Amino acid sequence: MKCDPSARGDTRRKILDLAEGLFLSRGFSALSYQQVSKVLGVRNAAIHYHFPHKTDLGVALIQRYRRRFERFVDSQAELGALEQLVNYFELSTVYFSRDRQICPSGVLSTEYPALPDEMQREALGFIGQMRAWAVAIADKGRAEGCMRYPGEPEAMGLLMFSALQGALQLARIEPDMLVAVKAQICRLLDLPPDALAAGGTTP
Amino acid sequence: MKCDPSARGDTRRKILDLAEGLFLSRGFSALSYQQVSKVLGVRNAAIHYHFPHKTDLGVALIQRYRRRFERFVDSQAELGALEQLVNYFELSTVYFSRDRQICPSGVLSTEYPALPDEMQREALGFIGQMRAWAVAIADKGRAEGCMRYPGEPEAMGLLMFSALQGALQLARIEPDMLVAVKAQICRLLDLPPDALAAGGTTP
DNA sequence: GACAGCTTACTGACCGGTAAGTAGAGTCGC
DNA sequence: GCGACTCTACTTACCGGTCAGTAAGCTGTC
Repeated sequence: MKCDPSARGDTRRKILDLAEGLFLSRGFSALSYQQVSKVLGVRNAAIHYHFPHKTDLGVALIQRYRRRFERFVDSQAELGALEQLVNYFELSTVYFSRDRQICPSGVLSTEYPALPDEMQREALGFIGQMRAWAVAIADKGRAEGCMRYPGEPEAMGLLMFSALQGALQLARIEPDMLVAVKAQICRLLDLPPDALAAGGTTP
Repeated sequence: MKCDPSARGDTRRKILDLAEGLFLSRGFSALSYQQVSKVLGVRNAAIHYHFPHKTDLGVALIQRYRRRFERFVDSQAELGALEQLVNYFELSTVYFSRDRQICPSGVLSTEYPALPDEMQREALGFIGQMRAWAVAIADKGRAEGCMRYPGEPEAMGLLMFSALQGALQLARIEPDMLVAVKAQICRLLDLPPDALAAGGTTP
């Protein structure tokens, strides 16, 4: 019927974009093919054409995050620890400003036991990536001498990761949570509270 | 049929107990009347007798948490800040040990946009209680001189709240997350890492 | 006989998923 | 240049299962 060449291969991306929004605001179990197809103006079966099973859609979603995140981390490699921290913080601000979405790792870990096996595997890999990055920032920060904190970089990275994930979720209900937690992390890293004034590149 | 007098009024509680477990491990949207009724050995309609709408079940669940939590906080009033922190930590350990459940505030904030209005209202109140308690611990800890940290007690309390919520979720995937984050919070509060050796009373 | 506490039996909506058909663009031999 | 064929990207029309929810009937207790 409509095989508009300008839109060729576009539907798949549109499905992913739309599903991503629903995923981050309502979760995977609460996401249905109908919600996507209705907004997109196609039939339910059209989604099934691109993603035969709901699991396929979920896996594609996480894999896209992983690729995107990998590129993002690569693009940050040359930056200093402080700038990387700024961009880390900026990441969660972007999510929050988009209709109070939360970070994918938050949705994935919360729904983890209800997810199909293949999605669990991908989630494991994705969260491993995020964890590694957070730890790397704490590590680099200490090496560069711009961050001062007790304990190992490992522990400090995990704390920042956990705190940001939790704060982003709780900010839906307590809007001051995100800024408060970010500011406190800065204090605990012995940074000046206004060290985060500059913006950064986010995926 | 079976109106066993010893079980009178027991079904309602059993429903709540079972629903609570499913709620904490799989979330509210992924929780169905069938799952509860099947395990409980009753018909679907029996659940509807006690909780006409799913929203009623959800609200009852949160209200029970609130009552329970209030009693818990009251019972802690006389304790020192350090003991209260121990019990706070113990709370999340108990959740984790019960089949990797997460804390109610984590489920509620993650699913928040998909929840019915009445549940959102209750969630707001519940998370307000938890927030207040976390801040109170940080406050008391500084007043007693047993905790040393930069910034206001408000900010430190919110950080602990966020970090524990996030860590509990992430521990499903990265099992070392919970202990690592707890230990790091202790270091950041300038406590000895083994300050948490003692157990405490948890609800 | 009134009531609590269920049951059986049902409803309509929605869920993910499938099979068969089709429009249109591209490709092929001739 | 043209018909035949193939492929992509859908559509229509279903499927059985599950969802929350309801109405009416039954049973044991007071």
